[in-house]
Amino acid sequence: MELKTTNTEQLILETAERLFLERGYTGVSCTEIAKEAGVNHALLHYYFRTKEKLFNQIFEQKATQLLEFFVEAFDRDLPFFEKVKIGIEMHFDFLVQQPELPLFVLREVVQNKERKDQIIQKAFPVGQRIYKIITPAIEEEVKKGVIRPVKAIDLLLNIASLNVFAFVAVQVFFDIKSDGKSAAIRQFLAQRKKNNVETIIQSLKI
Amino acid sequence: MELKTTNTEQLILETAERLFLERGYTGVSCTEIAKEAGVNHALLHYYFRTKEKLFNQIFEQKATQLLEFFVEAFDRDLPFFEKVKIGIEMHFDFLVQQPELPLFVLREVVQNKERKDQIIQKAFPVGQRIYKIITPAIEEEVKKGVIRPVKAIDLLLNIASLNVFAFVAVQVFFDIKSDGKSAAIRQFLAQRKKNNVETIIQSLKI
DNA sequence: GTTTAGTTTAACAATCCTGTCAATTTTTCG
DNA sequence: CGAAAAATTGACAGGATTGTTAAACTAAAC
Repeated sequence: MELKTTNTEQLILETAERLFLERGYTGVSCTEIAKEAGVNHALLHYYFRTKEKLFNQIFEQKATQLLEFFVEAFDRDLPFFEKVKIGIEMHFDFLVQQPELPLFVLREVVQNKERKDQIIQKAFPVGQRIYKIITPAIEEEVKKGVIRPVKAIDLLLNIASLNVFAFVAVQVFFDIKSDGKSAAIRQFLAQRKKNNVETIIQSLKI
Repeated sequence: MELKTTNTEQLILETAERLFLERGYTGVSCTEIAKEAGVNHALLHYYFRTKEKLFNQIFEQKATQLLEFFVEAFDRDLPFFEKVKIGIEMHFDFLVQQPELPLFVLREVVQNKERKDQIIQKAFPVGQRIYKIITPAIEEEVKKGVIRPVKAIDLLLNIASLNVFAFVAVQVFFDIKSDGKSAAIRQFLAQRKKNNVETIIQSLKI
């Protein structure tokens, strides 16, 4: 049992992932994936049967990552403001690793009803978990008079809005492909990260 | 010179707009647009020459709308907090009329380098105009000690983030096509609008 | 009523798309 | 080694795609 350094199936998967994240399902053809990966395009069907199945495998994984991580970020036993601060920062840092991810998922969800249903089904339990973490924490702080009353869903959407939009803006204003990790991008993101924490914390204070 | 109630060119344009907004450039074929509009697909090429030209006409208009309106919303001679409140609300209400617009523009900008350059070129003067409106207003309030010091770009991005993401969320969580103006959607949006104003105002206070 | 300009149509190219399959090469393993 | 299994290939089918064009239709203008 040798460990192949070049596993064809994996190679196709990685190439497809890169192209799909960049241009979406309808923006990429099977032929192009095969060409880019340097393999015969029949192989793509040999391993994944259809373009749809290949795409779904990638989409499923990415959508799950995106949702799961949002819970993970806030699932820590910390003082309230710390929990919020660390949560925002963790979520932000996660997106730094995968800047195209949010727009990729959103694009496909809006374009395709089945995928929308798929993600809503997944989002529901995730939403409940995070709700159960955040709601009592908010209530407690409100009772203590430390923060103004705020709905959990509003707070979470605010955080998601600010963090996600930072990466959408990066993709619009910078050439993320060539610039990659340029100083300008890093500086912009650092500023947004700091701003997002401050904005959310400030907005909670009475 | 009679005013035709059914102008074919206009009909194609409107149909194309609806489909492109929904599924993007690569998600719609010329044949489909023609079929949906109930005209021969050659007409589409007769009037617009190519799919690209037809699309660009729509994209250009939509992208301009999206940017211009953001300035308009804040270009009012009002007390600072009023200016911010009214600006957020106007921008939000504009998006209510065209909920698919932000994701449409973002999708195409990310997928296509030329369109990205196109929008950046357009965004630059718009950005400058709005910058000149907001920056002195902020400085004045900071000097008065009414708000904490904040960068104009941060404030504007915060507003855009919260407002735009509300409509992205709507598209993910609701079936905007069939539900249209359902009570659930209206309620969700009303809550987000209120939240966005509050969040921004609160985050500015010292 | 014939010309003229603007519309509309059907048919056609050329290309690209997804997916299949039988034949061939490579790998695995008894 | 040699048979069985797995991986890879090229050719091809059946459609769909964008785009062109010549001919037919329509309605206004002279």
